[in-house]
Amino acid sequence: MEDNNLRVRIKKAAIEHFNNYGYHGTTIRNIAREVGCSLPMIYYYYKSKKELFNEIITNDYLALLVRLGKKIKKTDAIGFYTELVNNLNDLSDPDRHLYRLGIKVYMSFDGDEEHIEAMERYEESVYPRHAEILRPHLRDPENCEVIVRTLIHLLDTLIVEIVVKGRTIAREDIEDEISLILCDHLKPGAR
Amino acid sequence: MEDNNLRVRIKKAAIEHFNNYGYHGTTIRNIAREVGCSLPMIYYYYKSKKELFNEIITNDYLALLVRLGKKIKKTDAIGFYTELVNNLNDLSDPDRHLYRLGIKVYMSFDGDEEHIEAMERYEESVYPRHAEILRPHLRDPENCEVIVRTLIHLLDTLIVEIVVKGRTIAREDIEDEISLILCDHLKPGAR
DNA sequence: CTCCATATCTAACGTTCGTTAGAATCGTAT
DNA sequence: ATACGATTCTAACGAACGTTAGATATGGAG
Repeated sequence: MEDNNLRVRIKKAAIEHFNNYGYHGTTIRNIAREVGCSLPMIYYYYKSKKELFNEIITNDYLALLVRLGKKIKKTDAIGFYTELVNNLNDLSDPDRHLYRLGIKVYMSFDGDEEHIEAMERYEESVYPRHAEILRPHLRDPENCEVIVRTLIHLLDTLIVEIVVKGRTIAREDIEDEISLILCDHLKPGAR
Repeated sequence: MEDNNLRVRIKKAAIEHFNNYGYHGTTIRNIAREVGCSLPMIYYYYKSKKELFNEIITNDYLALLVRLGKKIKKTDAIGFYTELVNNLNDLSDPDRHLYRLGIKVYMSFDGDEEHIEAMERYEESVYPRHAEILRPHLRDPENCEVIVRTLIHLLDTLIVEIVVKGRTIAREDIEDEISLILCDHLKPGAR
């Protein structure tokens, strides 16, 4: 991607530190020590600590979400959501830590108001997107809303379990839980 | 509880600041300013910043969890879990912020290794407890495990939604989501 | 070889942090 | 009234922080 090696290495180390110690617990000196460069090099590539953090959240994190969304091949509903969650089991450590940092900011556990606003705009797009995916497969459109809502809530916890707590959840277990919610409400054709 | 007024007020302010800005983002000076006392008063009542944080997490947070657990009157399974979540809607702000801080530490977003260990010991007790509550009500003990697991996962997100993000979820919506998981698997007698 | 932009460094600035020393105040028992 | 423990204060310490000034190294273009 970037030919500029040091700039990338600084960001990688910064993600690691922001994720582990939070914004205020992370120091430019520690990042520099980890990268093996001197302290002002970080200011050579990034205007400030805050800008470094901003770029990670508003560029890299959102790019990661898009990248992960593209990887899923759409089949039936249960298979789709199982794969969506199961793919997270195989996330590389850097990607997982970036994801974790994003969730931390999304939950307003770190970062500023500006980040939270960007996150909330993203979150508002979640329910309509899943409702659109699911509605064609549902037998009874009446209780569509509660099914979509419950599914999103279940997905959220599974994602937190894998990405935040670093657990691995077996593919069958993921499928079992998603099936428990969806199974009885899907059209006969769609599984 | 405590007749010692200032000590309590310091802790209240500390919970607020630790919750809002994280451990490293919180300064003893800001706590003192909020309480309206001088800076060394905090060291008069607490050995250090770390001890203040420790006491909040290992005493107050766990005490809050116990206190919330006791408030629920046990009826049928769905009613029980609906009330467990719905009660959080009415949490006072100080309690909610303490709860939020606890979740933050539980997710290793703040605090040290020692806290995480205490949290994990607590978490190990969660599944068996709910399995014991639910098993008598379940029609088919075969899929007991996946039902309990899925329910816990759903509860987790609902709790995060209310406590961490500060939303309010209508009682009927909570009941709908819990019913979606449990309804078809309960014994005919139990609702 | 010289020039110049890029990349990197050492050293320091001013600020804020957690923490403490030591003095002042207050209430109460003698 | 006075002596004393509990409570509160002002002032400061050393360390670490984010950030910057200014010097040095590097490497290709003329």
